[in-house]
Amino acid sequence: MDKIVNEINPYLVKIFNEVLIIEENALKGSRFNDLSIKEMHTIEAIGMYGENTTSEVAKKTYVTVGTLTVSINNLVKKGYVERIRSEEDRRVVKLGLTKKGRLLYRLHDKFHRDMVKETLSDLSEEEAEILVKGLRNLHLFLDRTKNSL
Amino acid sequence: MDKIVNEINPYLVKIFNEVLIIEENALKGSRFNDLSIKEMHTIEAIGMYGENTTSEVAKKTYVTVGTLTVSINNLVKKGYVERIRSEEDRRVVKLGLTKKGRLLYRLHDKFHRDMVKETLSDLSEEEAEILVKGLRNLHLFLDRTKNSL
DNA sequence: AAAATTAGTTTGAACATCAAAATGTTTGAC
DNA sequence: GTCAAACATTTTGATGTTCAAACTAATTTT
Repeated sequence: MDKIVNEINPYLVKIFNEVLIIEENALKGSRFNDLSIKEMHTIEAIGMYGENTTSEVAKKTYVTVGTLTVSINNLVKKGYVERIRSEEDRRVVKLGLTKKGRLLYRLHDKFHRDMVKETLSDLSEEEAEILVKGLRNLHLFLDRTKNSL
Repeated sequence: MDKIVNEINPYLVKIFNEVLIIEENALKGSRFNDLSIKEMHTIEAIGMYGENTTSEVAKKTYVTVGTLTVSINNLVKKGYVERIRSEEDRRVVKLGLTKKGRLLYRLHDKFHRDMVKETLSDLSEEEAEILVKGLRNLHLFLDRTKNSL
């Protein structure tokens, strides 16, 4: 047991440390080089269907609504996001992606899917299911930890 | 194949997004609440044996040496890190952890190890090996992507 | 021994973040 | 119906992080 912990731990540490840097660099090398990885994840949280409010996106991205407002100002200025006042409740702002924003969303989604495909490349169906089980355990641990703080 | 990509992708996205937040909150709730998660990872990169230089730690943490110098100033002030001029080459600064820094290092390491243990909790030896294989693939994908930028 | 290189520090500008105050809208109590 | 409370968002001011570039000091090369 300890042996395998010693094997997995460094992979996880390296993966966590590197994935953000790598995504940031992938952005910098693309035509969307006016965005940071944080802005990319904000766009990811806004999603394709313009149904999320400012508060909801702030919650998803773990920042205060004040911080999100500033960030959305920049994303609107850069042409990725638009604000739409809700007609049912005029306090509420729905956030949506522009055409350019949706293009980027799909590109980033493809990056993630390619990453997962590579991860599964030489695994059988049954082995992939086991991987899912492990990731589910990890995810449950994190959620439990989050809620016990 | 597509079905399982659709299953794994959201787990990875959530895990990546949450792990930093959760570690940050775990720190805030501990006796080491004067540190951010970035500072924690700097301490992790400095390591237990005081053999790493400023440049090496900057490279590991993906920041410029200037940024690291500022960060190390704070960690020295807070009592976690000490600078030791190298005697062989007096331009070089070796970074080491104080007693307090080493205590924190071990605590953080335990957090990681507990996380991995939970991930493996209901997996057999063979299943754990399959998980390692998947993580190795993911890690190789990230390294390949990094080097092709 | 002068010039070039290297390791690290300092500085100034840009940006991210939060908490708290401010603005505009809706809901509920009377 | 009106007024107070609650709510969603924005604005503001302070703090912290980051980078690039200028700088200092030590070493290596020529």
